Amino acid sequence: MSCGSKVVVKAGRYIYLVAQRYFDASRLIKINRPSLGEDVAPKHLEEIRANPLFAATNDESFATLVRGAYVQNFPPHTELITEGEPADFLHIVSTGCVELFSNWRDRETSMTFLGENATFILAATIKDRPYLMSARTLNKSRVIMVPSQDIRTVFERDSDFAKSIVFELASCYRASVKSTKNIKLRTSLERLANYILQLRRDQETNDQVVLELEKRKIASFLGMTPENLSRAFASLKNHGVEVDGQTVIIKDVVALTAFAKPALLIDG
Amino acid sequence: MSCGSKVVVKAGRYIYLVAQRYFDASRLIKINRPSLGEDVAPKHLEEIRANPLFAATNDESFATLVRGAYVQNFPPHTELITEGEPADFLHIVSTGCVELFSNWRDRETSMTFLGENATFILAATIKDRPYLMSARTLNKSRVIMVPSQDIRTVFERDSDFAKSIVFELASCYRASVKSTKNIKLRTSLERLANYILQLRRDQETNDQVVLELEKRKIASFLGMTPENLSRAFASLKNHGVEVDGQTVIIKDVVALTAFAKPALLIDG
DNA sequence: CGGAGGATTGATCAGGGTCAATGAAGGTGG
DNA sequence: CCACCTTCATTGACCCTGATCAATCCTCCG
Repeated sequence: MSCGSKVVVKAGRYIYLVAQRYFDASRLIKINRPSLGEDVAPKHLEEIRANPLFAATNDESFATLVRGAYVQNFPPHTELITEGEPADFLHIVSTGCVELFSNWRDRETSMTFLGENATFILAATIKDRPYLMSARTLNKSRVIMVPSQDIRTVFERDSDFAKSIVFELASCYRASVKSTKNIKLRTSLERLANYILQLRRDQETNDQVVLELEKRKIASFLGMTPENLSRAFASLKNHGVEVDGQTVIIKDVVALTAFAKPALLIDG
Repeated sequence: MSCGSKVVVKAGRYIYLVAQRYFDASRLIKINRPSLGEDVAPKHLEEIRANPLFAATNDESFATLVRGAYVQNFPPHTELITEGEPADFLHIVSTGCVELFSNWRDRETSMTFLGENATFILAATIKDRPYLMSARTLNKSRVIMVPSQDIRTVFERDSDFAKSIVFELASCYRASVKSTKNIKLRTSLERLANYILQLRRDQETNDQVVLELEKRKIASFLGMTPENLSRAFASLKNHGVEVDGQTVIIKDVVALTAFAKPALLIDG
């Protein structure tokens, strides 16, 4: 939900870049390609190894997985994948922040935001079906890409890896169900109130939280327009919330919680 | 989505029963409990074996899975599980139709409808976490229950079963994502139009489909009130649709499709 | 300094919810 | 066998949430 666990202080206000597709082969870093020099590869290997998804795999499986893998840095606002394309690679966010979103006709909606160590497109990889969502970077991000075929191969012969995969997939599914419940059972004002409480929990703060995303992204994620989000923030004054730019001051946690009525089975 | 692939013609119009929890031990049939006589167990075993989830498992794994499993018949409108409870059993719909739904405060929404061979609560079983959704029967239904612990045990030592599980889970996840997209990107009228087209596809009919569910269930599933559903049906007259009770007559598929604009990545 | 994009605010409108009344269909009990 | 009851479906009147359109302001950046 939140984009990384740390509060990101940006240099400018936001970063404005035209979305672009990546196809610059020179920026691709094949993990164990010798020509890149010995120092690059081990660093990346360690980085990938540290990801929870690979923590339990044995060395042989890990070797198979990274044999065809890539690590790549992307600038902000770069479209990584487009819904409907074949799922050739499992993607893992190494650093940075990635938005998953979807389009239909001329409409677009934010589905979720991914921070460090999050995987995406796992289900498409498993089923060998097209992506259901598109992905773009929000910040400068480093992304690991593992060929889908290698995922499927190792899955069959390494039950620890299989366990990691199925656990990750179950988590994604549950997150999606929670999201659906959130949208169908709550009004936009209630969603916003709970969103603020969630940020408060994630940021481990008491009386103030920082909105790390553009408000329009938050609005889209919560299923409302930017205008409506502005007005919703204003309405929350009645429930102990005040907003100053990117900062939300919670003046009365009890009142906000009483209004939001957070539920473990939606927000947990 | 649709409740079984066949069109179910009901004797009465609907079945009205007060929802009840099951705890009548005498109705539980332990699969290979000898005291029940030899003829029951093999029948059930065969039935379970036929389920796609177990089709690829070897005999030893299968034996482990059914050792602690139950098969039980439930009357209509029986609440099988309640959200928040611990996930002790994986449930599989053998025959009949089960609704998954959720509550928050005094509101309730239908999440999905399950027909034959569908599993539910798989993710909770895997993660050993509480159910996110409640389940109730809509028709008279037979449900297979496999202890969660056995699922996890067999998962680790039978990679074919693991593959079935992960495939099923990926399917559920993708269905949930599609559902979220449907709700966030479409108006209620558009959702209804696409729902009708989906029924048409499932029922393999040309110019008329049967609504197998109560309209209020359909309304809740589509995220609208029963009143609004009535009016939505009326509005669809402008797009070549007419309704007569449980029957929907599609007078102009081209017009309906043009309005609904079905998308593979939502409805496929 | 000017341009671009986001945030906010106001005015207006439409989609959809709520409340209430009526109708239709099936089950129930006398 | 028929009157009645229950529940869902439909329709009308009304209201509220949230979307749309437009204008303004702000910040950042070239």
